[in-house]
Amino acid sequence: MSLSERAYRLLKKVPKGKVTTYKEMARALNTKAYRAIGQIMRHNPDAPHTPCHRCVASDGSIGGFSGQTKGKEISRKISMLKKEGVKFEGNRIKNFEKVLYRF
DNA sequence: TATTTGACCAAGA
DNA sequence: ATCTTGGCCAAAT
Repeated sequence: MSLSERAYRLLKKVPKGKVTTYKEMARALNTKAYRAIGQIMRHNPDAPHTPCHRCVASDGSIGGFSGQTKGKEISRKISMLKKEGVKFEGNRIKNFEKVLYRF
Protein backbone atom coordinates (compact mmCIF):
# COMPACT_ATOMS: atom_id res chain seq x y z
CA MET A 1 0.00 0.00 0.00
CA SER A 2 1.12 3.55 -0.63
CA LEU A 3 2.82 5.72 1.90
CA SER A 4 -0.04 8.19 1.68
CA GLU A 5 -2.60 5.63 2.77
CA ARG A 6 -0.47 4.63 5.71
CA ALA A 7 0.10 8.27 6.58
CA TYR A 8 -3.59 9.05 6.67
CA ARG A 9 -4.35 6.04 8.77
CA LEU A 10 -1.66 7.00 11.25
CA LEU A 11 -2.76 10.61 11.34
CA LYS A 12 -6.22 9.64 12.47
CA LYS A 13 -4.70 8.19 15.62
CA VAL A 14 -3.53 11.58 16.85
CA PRO A 15 -5.94 12.63 19.60
CA LYS A 16 -7.52 16.03 19.90
CA GLY A 17 -5.38 18.46 21.86
CA LYS A 18 -2.14 16.92 20.62
CA VAL A 19 -0.11 17.23 17.46
CA THR A 20 2.44 15.29 15.48
CA THR A 21 5.15 16.35 13.08
CA TYR A 22 6.01 15.43 9.53
CA LYS A 23 9.21 13.88 10.75
CA GLU A 24 7.54 11.93 13.56
CA MET A 25 5.05 10.46 11.16
CA ALA A 26 7.79 9.37 8.84
CA ARG A 27 9.59 7.77 11.74
CA ALA A 28 6.49 5.96 12.90
CA LEU A 29 5.97 4.68 9.38
CA ASN A 30 9.52 3.49 9.26
CA THR A 31 10.61 5.71 6.42
CA LYS A 32 12.77 8.79 6.02
CA ALA A 33 10.36 10.50 3.67
CA TYR A 34 9.32 13.29 6.00
CA ARG A 35 9.35 15.61 3.07
CA ALA A 36 6.99 13.43 1.12
CA ILE A 37 4.64 13.48 4.10
CA GLY A 38 4.27 17.19 3.51
CA GLN A 39 3.37 16.54 -0.09
CA ILE A 40 0.73 14.12 1.05
CA MET A 41 -0.89 16.54 3.49
CA ARG A 42 -0.89 19.23 0.85
CA HIS A 43 -2.71 17.09 -1.66
CA ASN A 44 -5.38 17.28 0.98
CA PRO A 45 -7.22 14.07 1.07
CA ASP A 46 -9.33 16.25 3.16
CA ALA A 47 -11.88 13.70 3.48
CA PRO A 48 -14.16 14.79 6.27
CA HIS A 49 -12.16 13.16 9.01
CA THR A 50 -8.47 13.57 8.40
CA PRO A 51 -7.01 15.94 11.00
CA CYS A 52 -4.28 17.29 8.76
CA HIS A 53 -4.12 20.37 10.98
CA ARG A 54 -2.59 18.25 13.75
CA CYS A 55 0.55 17.77 11.70
CA VAL A 56 3.13 20.53 12.22
CA ALA A 57 6.81 21.20 11.59
CA SER A 58 9.38 19.69 13.94
CA ASP A 59 10.42 23.03 15.38
CA GLY A 60 6.91 23.70 16.62
CA SER A 61 5.99 26.10 13.87
CA ILE A 62 2.88 25.47 11.89
CA GLY A 63 4.16 24.32 8.56
CA GLY A 64 1.39 24.93 6.10
CA PHE A 65 -2.28 24.49 5.55
CA SER A 66 -4.62 24.30 2.61
CA GLY A 67 -1.74 24.75 0.22
CA GLN A 68 -0.43 27.92 1.85
CA THR A 69 2.63 28.44 4.00
CA LYS A 70 1.64 31.85 5.27
CA GLY A 71 -1.36 34.08 5.49
CA LYS A 72 -4.97 33.49 6.33
CA GLU A 73 -5.02 29.75 5.92
CA ILE A 74 -2.27 29.44 8.46
CA SER A 75 -4.09 31.45 11.09
CA ARG A 76 -7.07 29.22 10.41
CA LYS A 77 -5.00 26.18 11.25
CA ILE A 78 -3.78 27.86 14.41
CA SER A 79 -7.24 28.72 15.63
CA MET A 80 -8.39 25.17 15.01
CA LEU A 81 -5.60 23.84 17.19
CA LYS A 82 -6.30 26.47 19.80
CA LYS A 83 -9.87 25.35 19.90
CA GLU A 84 -8.62 21.84 20.60
CA GLY A 85 -6.55 23.08 23.51
CA VAL A 86 -3.13 23.63 21.95
CA LYS A 87 -1.55 26.89 23.08
CA PHE A 88 0.54 29.24 21.00
CA GLU A 89 3.23 31.85 21.34
CA GLY A 90 2.98 33.77 18.12
CA ASN A 91 3.29 31.23 15.35
CA ARG A 92 4.99 28.58 17.46
CA ILE A 93 3.36 25.99 19.65
CA LYS A 94 3.83 26.45 23.37
CA ASN A 95 5.12 23.51 25.42
CA PHE A 96 5.76 21.72 22.18
CA GLU A 97 7.36 18.73 23.86
CA LYS A 98 4.30 18.15 26.00
CA VAL A 99 1.78 18.55 23.26
CA LEU A 100 3.55 16.32 20.80
CA TYR A 101 1.85 12.97 20.47
CA ARG A 102 4.25 10.05 20.40
CA PHE A 103 3.19 6.91 18.60
C1' DT B 1 12.94 5.76 -17.32
C1' DA B 2 13.94 10.71 -15.99
C1' DT B 3 12.82 15.12 -14.14
C1' DT B 4 10.40 18.26 -11.15
C1' DT B 5 8.17 19.58 -7.07
C1' DG B 6 7.32 20.64 -2.30
C1' DA B 7 2.57 21.94 4.18
C1' DC B 8 10.54 19.19 5.54
C1' DC B 9 15.03 19.19 8.35
C1' DA B 10 19.60 20.14 10.37
C1' DA B 11 23.57 22.60 10.32
C1' DG B 12 26.12 26.98 9.14
C1' DA B 13 26.92 31.86 8.65
C1' DA C 1 16.65 35.32 15.81
C1' DT C 2 16.66 34.91 10.49
C1' DC C 3 18.39 33.26 6.10
C1' DT C 4 20.81 29.96 3.03
C1' DT C 5 22.39 25.41 1.61
C1' DG C 6 22.44 20.75 0.72
C1' DG C 7 20.23 16.53 1.54
C1' DC C 8 15.95 13.87 1.52
C1' DC C 9 12.08 10.99 -0.77
C1' DA C 10 7.38 9.75 -2.64
C1' DA C 11 4.17 11.28 -6.34
C1' DA C 12 2.90 13.49 -10.26
C1' DT C 13 4.28 14.79 -14.91
